[in-house]
Amino acid sequence: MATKNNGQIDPKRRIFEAAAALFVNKGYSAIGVREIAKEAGVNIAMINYYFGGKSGILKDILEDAFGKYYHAQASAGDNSTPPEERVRNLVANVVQFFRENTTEALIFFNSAVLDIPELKGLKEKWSKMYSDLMLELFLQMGVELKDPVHASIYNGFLGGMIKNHFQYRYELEKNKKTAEACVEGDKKELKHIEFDDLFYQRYVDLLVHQYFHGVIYATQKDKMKYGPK
Amino acid sequence: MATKNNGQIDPKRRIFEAAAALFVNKGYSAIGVREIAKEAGVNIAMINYYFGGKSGILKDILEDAFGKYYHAQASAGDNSTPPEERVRNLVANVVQFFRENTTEALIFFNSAVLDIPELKGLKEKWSKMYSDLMLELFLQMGVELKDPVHASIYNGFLGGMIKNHFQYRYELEKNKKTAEACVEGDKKELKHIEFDDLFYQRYVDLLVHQYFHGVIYATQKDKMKYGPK
DNA sequence: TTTAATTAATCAAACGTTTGTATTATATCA
DNA sequence: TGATATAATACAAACGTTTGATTAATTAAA
Repeated sequence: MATKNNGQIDPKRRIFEAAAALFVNKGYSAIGVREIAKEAGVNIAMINYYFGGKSGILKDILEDAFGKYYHAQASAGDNSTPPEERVRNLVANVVQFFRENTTEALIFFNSAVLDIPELKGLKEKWSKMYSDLMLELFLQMGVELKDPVHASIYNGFLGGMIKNHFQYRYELEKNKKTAEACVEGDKKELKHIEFDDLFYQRYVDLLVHQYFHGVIYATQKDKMKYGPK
Repeated sequence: MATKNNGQIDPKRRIFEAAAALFVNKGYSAIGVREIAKEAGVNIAMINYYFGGKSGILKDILEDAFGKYYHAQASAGDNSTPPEERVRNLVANVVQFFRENTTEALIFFNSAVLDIPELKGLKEKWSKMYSDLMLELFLQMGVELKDPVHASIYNGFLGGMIKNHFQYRYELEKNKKTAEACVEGDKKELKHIEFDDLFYQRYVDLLVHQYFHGVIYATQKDKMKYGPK
């Protein structure tokens, strides 16, 4: 499925993408099914037909996003990979994931902090999978993630930082788009940033240093001052 | 105002606090005025009477939160303060701000990523104030925040990390509360974390090292590899 | 000091609109 | 002809807001 039909991609895909674009901008609860249907160019009834309801779209978006996000982190290496190389793979993979799935990723991170009853079960499963992965990874760096202070800082640390950038970038490009829709005279203030491969090469480099070096340095200092374990 | 009256705090304050508690849990758009009024123990009409509408409550919450957040950062020192000391003050102040205003702070950070038309003007003002402050602060550390790569990483970096922890803590304590409401036999799995002064002393220490040391190290490495400016 | 006028606070009820979903009917294609 | 896909419409529930009446508190005039 999801292929062309009558010169258009299939309706299910159109609903998915229209909903994602709206959710990421205003949030799940602020968007109505009529708005989604209009944007996707389908009848309202199609949403319940394909997704079983409004929340079905969100579920699909989030399951897709988490699957990719988890894979990006799990495939960064294993215990036989040197820690610094593993961290570099990790950062590079997560950045890649965000570049390829910006909308879904932002929805995922922004929905994670909300209490949405229909998602309770899924969220618990994701949380478990994620913390198992992190525990194992940090152990290799010599960081005891079961220490509440370390856990409080490093749980979601990397993803949070990268998410921050892509949210910032999303906002930037949204404003640029609305500004371009105005009269041309107002364009002069718009500094154009090229978010290309070169940009992300430097970005990943900087982040790896900030992350890996910072973790090693900070946790060692902590051990020296407050004693081991 | 906001004092005791008939043994209860005044209705405006009750609405404010009830709304904040609901907003932080499910998000602004998912909460209705009836739910707020019920939780606050007032009549629905009181919301429009005191706040001019549902969005008026959110505005008040956010303006209050930003004011305190900005002050926490602006009062960390000036150009005559040694950088490392200034960073320590900054981290300590922001952590203090979050400890004293957890609910408002989380609402502020979570609402910042949403397009809420009524808030457009306010958000632009806040963004300007914040970036002026950061530009000046990073300059003292030798970091050129106008470089898009540096800006992409360090804009909202510190606040994002700390927000992450308090969101994590909020989630933890929410789940604990609901678990305690269950039968006693299920309590055994609940590891109790004391988020006291000692905890945050270590937390601030670790964050300062992660932050300050990481920034200096990463930006220097970046300059060496990709050249200055 | 009592009475009258004014303001502030609260309430139940209803406003018109929009919400997500369900039903039913009609095309489209095998 | 039977299954799949699309559409128009209906529906109860919930939405944010407004209304007009009522009470309590305050101020002004007598």
